[in-house]
Amino acid sequence: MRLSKHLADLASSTLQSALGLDERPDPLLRPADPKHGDYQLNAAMALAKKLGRKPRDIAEEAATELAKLDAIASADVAGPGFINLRLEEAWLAARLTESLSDPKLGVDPVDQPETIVVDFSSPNTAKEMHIGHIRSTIIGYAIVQLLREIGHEVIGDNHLGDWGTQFGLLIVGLREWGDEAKLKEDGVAELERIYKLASAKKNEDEAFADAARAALAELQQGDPESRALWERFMAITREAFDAVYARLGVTFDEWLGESAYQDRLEGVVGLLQEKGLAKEDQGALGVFFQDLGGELPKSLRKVKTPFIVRKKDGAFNYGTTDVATILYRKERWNADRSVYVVDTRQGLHFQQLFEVAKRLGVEMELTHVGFGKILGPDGKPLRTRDGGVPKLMPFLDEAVSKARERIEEGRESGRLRIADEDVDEAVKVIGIGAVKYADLMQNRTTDYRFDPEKLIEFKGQAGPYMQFQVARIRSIFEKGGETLEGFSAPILLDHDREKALARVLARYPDAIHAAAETYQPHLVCDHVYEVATAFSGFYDDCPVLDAEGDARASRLALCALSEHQLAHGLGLLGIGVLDKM
RNA sequence: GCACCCGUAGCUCAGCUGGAUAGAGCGUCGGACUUCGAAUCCGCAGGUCGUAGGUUCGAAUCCUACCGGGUGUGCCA
Repeated sequence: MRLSKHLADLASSTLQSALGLDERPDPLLRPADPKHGDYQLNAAMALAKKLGRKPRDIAEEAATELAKLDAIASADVAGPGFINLRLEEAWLAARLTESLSDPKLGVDPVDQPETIVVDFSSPNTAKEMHIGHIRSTIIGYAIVQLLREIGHEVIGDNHLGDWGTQFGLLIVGLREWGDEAKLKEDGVAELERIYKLASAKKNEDEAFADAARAALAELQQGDPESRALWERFMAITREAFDAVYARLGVTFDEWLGESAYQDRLEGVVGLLQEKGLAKEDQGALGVFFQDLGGELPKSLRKVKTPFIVRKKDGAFNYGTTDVATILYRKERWNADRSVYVVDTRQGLHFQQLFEVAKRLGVEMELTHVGFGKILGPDGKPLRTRDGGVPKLMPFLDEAVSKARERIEEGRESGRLRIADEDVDEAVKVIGIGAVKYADLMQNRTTDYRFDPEKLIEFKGQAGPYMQFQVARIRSIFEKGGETLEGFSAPILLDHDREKALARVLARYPDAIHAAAETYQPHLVCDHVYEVATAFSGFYDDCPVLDAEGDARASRLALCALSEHQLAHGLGLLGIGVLDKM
């Protein structure tokens, strides 16, 4: 049960009947400062003007009725007309006890499930994945799982950049510099080497550039030899990608790269022309928004940049593919939504794309979920010593090896209880988990500062803190000879720490829904952190195994629910947990 | 030039569908291990919410202008 939704519904109908209104008012339910209560209702101030009455009088009348509800222990009026609600603890405890035996932990499905395509990760092929791809991959995967968790039909799609100009360059480059031995040994590195050489030569050698364009044209026309080369490039990169995804524990439902839409591009361009959306200019065909008339978002009214769908050399570019992709998603899945987890720097492109889709009459909610760059501790974009963008795999290797150092230190000093045979797994779960948590906990669509040293400090709001609480809980159950899985007992709230923990636990369904609906995984990070903190406080002051009878069972139940929310919540973020650490 | 994003504690950041005395982590300082795991817990200190106006019973949150930073801006993705 979503507590906030449930209470808002209750409050709304109570307000309606208490005040004799025609419609159900928005109760303006907000979480309150604990000093005042659990929730506050601010509707009285808003309704005062409409009803021509004093806000305090309205509040008094409503409060009297609200206090009669089972869920409400007290409803008091304060200040100009705030209604402070305090939850009935027995009621709250009963709801938590229910959620303990619910496999979904109280996360109810949305009323209207949708089919949603989440477009994420999407690296360019024939290149190694670099640091810039980690955010889309991690954030995107979390969003897929969150949307699925609240009941939507979700298709996670890796929209690979597997088509385009770079393949013409690679084909001619391969003829000139290709080294078969290196290609077999470390294919992606060799492809990158060739690409860099070719890319540089293109700018100085017109004949070479022409040859690359010709090679691309041949590939696009289905020339078997070019096609075979392209397939080889794909196989080589796919292997490297799979290694990264395995490491991150990320999977996809579809791998529909740009190449999958090639035979539809001609048609897309034709459609755009037919609808009068695209026109020719300087040899290229594009959508010029200012010329279209009708309402436009502000950012497209003044920015003159057209949305190019066919270049002057006749080739299509990524915008064309993106339009084709939207049409395909409608056609194949009748998708209600497409979500693009892509760098904020592509914001203009998506605004244009969405406007084109709208003008084509596509009924689909299109959202660009942007995110910023990863900066180093100095506030500048992360760079390698030679100024390049760091590769993803070595970056993960480094994080994991730092985690290993810390874990070995911890084991030597006796703070950590990881058996020899479990060290490798623990290092992976903790190291990768720390990287993911650090990334996901940020909300901002702007850049975020990443300090590898701090990452692995393992204190405060960081992945390992959450994992540690899970290990503590599991160890209580082990020591007490109890089974965590399926454990159930009535929850009783007596100690202040128990009450505080219970209030946090009650918010889990709200947190999951809010995170999914607003594409903000950091809300799950926040919740999981609050559970961990509240649990840790409870753990310090409330003995579990030494308690007796119902109190012991209740405390075990609080432990179990905390563990479930931590493990499950982290799982939605793609972060694992351990039995011992 | 135009468009988008950002400016909150020493540092990194939450909070922004408007609600009461603006919160965390790190860092500083001080407490707590004979008791279920101290990678933990408890406490102190720390703020002109970039600036100036406006709307409102009420503004970090909405609007306007300005200052400062970032990003994008015709055939890369």
